[in-house]
This record gives sequence, C-alpha cells and structure tokens, in this order.
Amino acid sequence: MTARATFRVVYRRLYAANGRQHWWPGDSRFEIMVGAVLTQNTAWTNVERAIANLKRAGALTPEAIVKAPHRRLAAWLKPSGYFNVKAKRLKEMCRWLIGRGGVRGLARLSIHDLRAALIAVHGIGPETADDIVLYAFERPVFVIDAYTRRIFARLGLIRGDEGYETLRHLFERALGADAPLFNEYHALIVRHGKDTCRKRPLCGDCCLAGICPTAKE
DNA sequence: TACCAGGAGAAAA
DNA sequence: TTTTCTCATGGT
Repeated sequence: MTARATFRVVYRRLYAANGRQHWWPGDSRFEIMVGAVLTQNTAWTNVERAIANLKRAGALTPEAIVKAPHRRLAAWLKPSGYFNVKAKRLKEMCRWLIGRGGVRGLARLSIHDLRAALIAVHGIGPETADDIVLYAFERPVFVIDAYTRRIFARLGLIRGDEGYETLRHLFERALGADAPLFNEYHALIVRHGKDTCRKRPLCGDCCLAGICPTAKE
C-alpha cells in the first residue's frame, strides 16, 4: 500500500469509529488563537475555564488582554496552568496582532507568510502556529502533535522522533493540500489519542489495529 | 501518589 | 547542536 493510501485508510478508520469532531471549539478566529496558546501542554477542559474567565471579564479581545495588568490576566488564566508564562505569551501575541491589523490583517497574508509571522512571535511555536493557520484561517497545514507522533509511530509509519517540519511535509505530501481534511484528521487523531490509544494502544478492538504489519501492540 | 495533558523557550551539556 | 529543565492546574 502506498503512503498516501495508508494515511487515507487511517483517516477513514478514525472517522468511522469517532465521526465528525466539529473542530476547533471557539466562537471567533481570535478565540481560536487564544485557545491555541492556552492549550499548550494542557488539557482542553482547563483551557475552557480560562477562556470562560476572560469572557466573563469582557477581556477576550486583543486590546483588553494587552491592557490588563499581568497579575489580573494571570489570575484569569490560572485554571489552564502555566499562567505566568501564558499571560506573557498572550500579551505578546495580542500586541503583535494589533500591530498587524488584527485578524483581518492576518487573513490577507499568504499561508507561508502567515505561518512564518506566527512562528516569529515569542511563545508561538510550530504546532501552535499551525493550529492557528489551520483552524482560525482555514489554510491547509497539517498539525503535528504528540498524539500524531505516538499513534503513527505505533503503526510503524514513522519513527516518532523526526523533526516537526519533516513530519508535516510527510503528511502534506501524502494527503495533498486539503484544509477540511487536515482539520478533521488532526481532530480525530486527538480524539483517538485521548479516548482510546492511551488506554488500549493498538489492542484487538482498536479501530487502527491491523493496518500496518509492523505496528507495535 | 504518580502521571498526563491538543508545547515552547531557556539553560545546560 | 542536542538534551534537559521549567512552567502549573486539574483529572484519572
């Protein structure tokens, strides 16, 4: 089976087992950007609480976040963990966003320029940038996260220690530039990683079992 | 109690 | 250049 076919079989299995995921949870492009920073190494349920605090305080705007004192912003972010770090990162992102003309200004950039500009912001690494590019701006970049590495390494399709860009290019070459597919695929990987793979890695009733002969049980 | 979660950057080796 | 450490709350 070709790489392209194998990656598509994995997608179909995940979709059949879990259905559509309706990602990213968020009411606006800006909320998605905030969520992408807050979810760094953090469970989404904790992020939801922090975003709810921002909404309750009327602070879910770039201007309000820039204006808020660090201690107050950190207090709103507390449920999401790393609140001091994330307060700084959100302020950095918001200052930069305002300087670029807000989300409308970003929407005018090419996918390459948008991605490069995001990664240049302190506190936004490749995965967070790609979450934003794909889910807030609906551009075709494949998001590589810890679940992607774990699941595809178990399937024997990657080693798991490849560089971020190496894996991103691998997925993008195999699947073709398709933002709706990338959206659903990454969401399904996270769903599978959270709900199934961690508890029962590739056991007999895993929906991905039997795809690759080199898969590690 | 220990481990993990939709990472990133700084410091150390 | 590569590896290790730090940041921190909440659920299992």
